Amino acid sequence: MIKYAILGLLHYTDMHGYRIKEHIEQNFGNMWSINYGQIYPNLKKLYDDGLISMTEITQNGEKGPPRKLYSITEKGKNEFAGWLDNSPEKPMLLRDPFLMRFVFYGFGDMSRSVEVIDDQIKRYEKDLKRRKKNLKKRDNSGIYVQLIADLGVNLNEMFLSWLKHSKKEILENISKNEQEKTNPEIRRAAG
Amino acid sequence: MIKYAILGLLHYTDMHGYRIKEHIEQNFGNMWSINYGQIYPNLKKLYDDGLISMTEITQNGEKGPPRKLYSITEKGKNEFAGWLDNSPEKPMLLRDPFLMRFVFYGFGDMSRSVEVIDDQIKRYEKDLKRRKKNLKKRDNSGIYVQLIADLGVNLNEMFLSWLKHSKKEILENISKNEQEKTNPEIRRAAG
DNA sequence: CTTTATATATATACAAAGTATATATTAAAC
DNA sequence: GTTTAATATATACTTTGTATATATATAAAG
Repeated sequence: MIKYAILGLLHYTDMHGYRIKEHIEQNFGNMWSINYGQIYPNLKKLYDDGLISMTEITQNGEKGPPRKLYSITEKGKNEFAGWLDNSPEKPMLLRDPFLMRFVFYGFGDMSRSVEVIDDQIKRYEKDLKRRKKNLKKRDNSGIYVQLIADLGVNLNEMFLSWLKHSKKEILENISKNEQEKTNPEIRRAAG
Repeated sequence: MIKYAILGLLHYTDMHGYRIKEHIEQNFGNMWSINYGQIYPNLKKLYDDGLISMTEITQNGEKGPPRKLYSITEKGKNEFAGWLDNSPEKPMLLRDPFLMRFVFYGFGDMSRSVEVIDDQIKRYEKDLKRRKKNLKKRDNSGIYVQLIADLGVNLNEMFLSWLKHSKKEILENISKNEQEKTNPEIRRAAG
């Protein structure tokens, strides 16, 4: 998959590994996590397979050590076009270490779960602001890139309102339990 | 992560690998992909580390070969509790081979992208029906499991309306382009 | 009553994704 | 001139995910 992300980005302009990582973070940051440990081995493999070509640039006027500038080859463009045209099989996955825990919070301390939910609300409120600001910057991007940015905002908004709703429900549940503890006859009546 | 998913499930009841896979698919199906190739090596490691114990059951009255029934140990419960209590660091990732392509559809045939979007709409309309049906079944589950099921429905609904909106935008874009081809003066005037 | 299909169950080899860390160059700050 | 920060590449390692091989017991087909 990362292979195709790299080939896709090289359609826009020639790039070196360091720059590719920045672009992937910008464009697919909320879809795929990315690391140099994935970039460089992939670039090497793509080069060995003849899907990209490389020029070493020793003096670039800018900061830092020499760069390896990669371009997509005709073979690379064909391979990418083939991938783009076929139908994606696998469904989406919402991978989140917070949600993985959430399922099991019933086994732990409920008030601790409210703390973690508050942290998440703070995080995604901050993220949402950033995303909305970026939306305006993308006016000159293509329609697909803009729509993906919209999706990011929609996802963020949906998740935030779900977090807030969940917090409310959990707090109600906690206070209901407390009440039952102090007035046991209520529980007996309800059960 | 799968390690903790397994430990978490074993809190409910003792299980063998085959059954664990079913439960993970049910409970985290839209969060994590799961395979026997992940289950069995993880069970082996958890057993070697003393976090779970095992009993071989040769005759169970039911279909199939002997089972290895696993239980969580005290050590396992402690390890799980520690994990559950700490704050999740990494943000959510929406991993989707369709969305990965979507970003680049500008490089391909736009009407092909509409076809793929239609396939996605069909898929997620079917999924949404199934999810809404399952919501009712979960009334006796704990509050956290119910809230996660709600999130699944919300995500599905949000994604579907985004898909439909995207399709509309793309079709408008296509017809605008067609018009410009047949009446070139419009483009000149607009540009 | 034997073959075949199906659901159950485990295991392992392999590929792709993700983490951690080492190394080196240059511009700017102190 | 020495430290700091940004730039840049590389590799070892772990976790996640795919593919496939193997085997048992029951139900169905012939």
